[in-house]
Amino acid sequence: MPVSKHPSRTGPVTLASIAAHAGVHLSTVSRALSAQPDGVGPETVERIRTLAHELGYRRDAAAHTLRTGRTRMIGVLVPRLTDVALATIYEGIDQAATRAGYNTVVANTRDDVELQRSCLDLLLSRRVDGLILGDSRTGSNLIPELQRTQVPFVLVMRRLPGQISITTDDVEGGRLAAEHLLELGHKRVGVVAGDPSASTGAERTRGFRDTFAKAGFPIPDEYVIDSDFHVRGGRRAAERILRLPVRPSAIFAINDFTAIGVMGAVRDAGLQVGSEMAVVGYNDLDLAEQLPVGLTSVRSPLTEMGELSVHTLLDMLQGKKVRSRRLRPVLMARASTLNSR
Amino acid sequence: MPVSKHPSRTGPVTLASIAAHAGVHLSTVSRALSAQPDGVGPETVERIRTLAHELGYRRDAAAHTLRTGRTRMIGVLVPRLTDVALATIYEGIDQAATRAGYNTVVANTRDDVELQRSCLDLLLSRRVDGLILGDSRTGSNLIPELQRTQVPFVLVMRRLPGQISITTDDVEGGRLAAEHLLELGHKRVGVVAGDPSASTGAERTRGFRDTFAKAGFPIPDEYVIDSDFHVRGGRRAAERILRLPVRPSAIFAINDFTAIGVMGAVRDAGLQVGSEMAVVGYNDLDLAEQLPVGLTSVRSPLTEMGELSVHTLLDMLQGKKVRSRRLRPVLMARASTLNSR
DNA sequence: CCGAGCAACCCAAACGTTTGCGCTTGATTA
DNA sequence: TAATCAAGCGCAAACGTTTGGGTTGCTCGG
Repeated sequence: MPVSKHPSRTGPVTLASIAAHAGVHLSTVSRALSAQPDGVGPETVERIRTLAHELGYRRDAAAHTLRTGRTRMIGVLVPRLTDVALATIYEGIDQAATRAGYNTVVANTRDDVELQRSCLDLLLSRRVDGLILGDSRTGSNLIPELQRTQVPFVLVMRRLPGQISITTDDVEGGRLAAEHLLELGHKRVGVVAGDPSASTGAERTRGFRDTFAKAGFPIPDEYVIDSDFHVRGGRRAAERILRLPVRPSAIFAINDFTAIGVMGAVRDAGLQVGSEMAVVGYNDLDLAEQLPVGLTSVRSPLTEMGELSVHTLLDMLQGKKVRSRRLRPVLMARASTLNSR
Repeated sequence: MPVSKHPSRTGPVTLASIAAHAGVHLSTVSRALSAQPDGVGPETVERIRTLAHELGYRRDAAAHTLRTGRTRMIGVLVPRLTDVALATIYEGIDQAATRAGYNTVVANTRDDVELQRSCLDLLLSRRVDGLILGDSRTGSNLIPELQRTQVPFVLVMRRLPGQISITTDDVEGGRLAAEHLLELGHKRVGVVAGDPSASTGAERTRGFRDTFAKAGFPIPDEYVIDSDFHVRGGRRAAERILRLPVRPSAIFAINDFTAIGVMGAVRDAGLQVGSEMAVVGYNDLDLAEQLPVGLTSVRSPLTEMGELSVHTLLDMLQGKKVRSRRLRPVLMARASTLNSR
């Protein structure tokens, strides 16, 4: 058990105070405590290390950073952590980072440009070694600004042309959802399209619409409703779709949360999810399978994306050449589309 | 290893480089850029500030912390951010902290003691000004260690005797759920009890069982299954309950995610959620209301808890006297218990 | 006209680390 | 036996900031 000897008497325990206790120079302590203790006798190293442990020494991160210029921290920007998809990605990021001896600091930007800027400023002034951006949007001028700082970064979840990114193939995902519904005989469908400034929303929707169009059933614009990525946004969009003069027989939602909102709207319209209105989600969160009506969803490897983004970033930090990755999505068919049609 | 070789022409912009540009002393720049620029002429302040902005100056957090000993950072420990309840609390924390000029850094500890310790170590070596702990458990020896560091902290979501905490009244919440089911005529019920080392799990379960016992229908131990707080854990626990010789007519789940797992198990057992098996959740997440069968749930004010924990911590930092808070939960009755019984 | 008072600014010492360099030892080698 | 050498350690200079205490000038009341 590590127990500090004089908790209140002695101030914070630093290299200097350890050195005093051990009767050696402060710099010797520093070396002894470093990963490769070169130029210090083995028994001295051992003595100093146990002493440091007993005194409850913790290296001061601020001083370390100030001296070395490196923080072993990577900054992460996400729209919202209450979105389980992003939280899962972040979990993958944090895991991989921890394993590599890095720590992460995350910030919610809520798809708000002002917040993005201030969060970015914060992370940069905290001198993160690199950044992982989960909230990139088309038409933002933050990326060029960021490039000027020379701090390496990778995008995750959402793409931007010309930037290194780790995503799933969202066009393909949209296509999978569309083909599934076409096979089941759906001809008129609605889309809860998410935010068109996010590549996820834009590409999933595009893949979906293109496939229906190619099959001879182009989807009219009024059947495609933009939304955010949350339950309530999904609900609102679905309500609009359900009020259309000719009701569709299926709705494709941009992610599982909006799909749940869609389910609620369908239910309150007096329709049975699955048999009377097919619903398809995206991401295949854990809960999709367990819903009272199992949700058909396009599975994307979220944790893996997170981990991969970290590995890519670390490679960049080492000056290696890196490339973007687009992982393959898979459709998981369940009761929300398969029930007795 | 190559050392301190700066790739860009212009080095990092510091107080010194601004001072050189402005033709004043570095300390004058520091004062001009501080919140209350005392002892610097108004026009000098203006000149320096615009210059700093033009050069893209960002105060170095490490140096600032090293000098002042304060970081304006608060550390947050949660079990998992993929648990929407915790993510929502964290969102409240981050909001309130940002408004107060503080930043947060969060870490997932997964209810793992080793991880808790290492995350705590990390946050302390980053010199956070204070801590908010969302993952406290009975029987852990981390709290006494933490107290020795003199870093102030508050618990959120889960309580521990003798510690400042911001929670909802979980015993009361359990009671609300029980009374609701009793009123509907349920006599034999199952409980997915969560983790008994977390006060949430223990107290919600206790409030629920006590109420049933008082009503004359004590719940046998084999109808109470411990679990984690996630979808799969809920599903597994429910499967065990459904295999009991005498099947209950209702299941109380420790939170909404486990409740969804319960719903999946009930569905796959060939039963209708609501009419054939009542299900009650806890937290009333956004999605509870929108599920194909609306989930009856005990609402707890998550965002508010997060904000309150920050306010409490900031009061502690100012040396004020603070007290624990237990917010009141409210039952939201929906189809998962109300459907035609 | 002279010192007091004051505004505006400069100086330098910290904060806790890391790290190149130089100084002792004692042992090895020519 | 003396020159060489490496191991083991001490010394001191940074890193960028804040801040208590000078040091200038200047104004102004007596």
